[in-house]
Amino acid sequence: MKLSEKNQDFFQNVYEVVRLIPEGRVTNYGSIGKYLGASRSARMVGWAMNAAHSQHPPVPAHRVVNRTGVLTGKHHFPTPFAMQEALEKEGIEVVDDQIQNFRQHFWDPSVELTF
DNA sequence: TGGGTGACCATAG
DNA sequence: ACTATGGCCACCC
Repeated sequence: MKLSEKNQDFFQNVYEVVRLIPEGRVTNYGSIGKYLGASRSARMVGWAMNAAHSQHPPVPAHRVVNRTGVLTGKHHFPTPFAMQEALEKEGIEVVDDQIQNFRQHFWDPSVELTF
């Protein structure tokens, strides 16, 4: 009934894409935004992720980092190292909030989800 | 009503 | 190679 409904749809879309990220893989905000539509800037994705913790079912937000492979969103997790621990648990090496071999683990929805 | 901010990215100097 | 700036659009005060 409102514009916010469309926005909510966009938010849900973001969460859905994030849930599609395979274990041991990561992606960045820009790629998600690009996959959903170039008109959506990466900031919107980040803003959507801001509420990811209260979504049902939960969103694997730890698999989303910025384009340089830095865990920019770790401060938004319940505990400071929750994000890093979750990534390491999936076999991703993280040193000083930086994902090692980022390119190797990178997962681009607009490429992997080609249709 | 308007302006500042944000889990960002791309381009230019 | 690094730094600075603009752009993107929704949200909050």
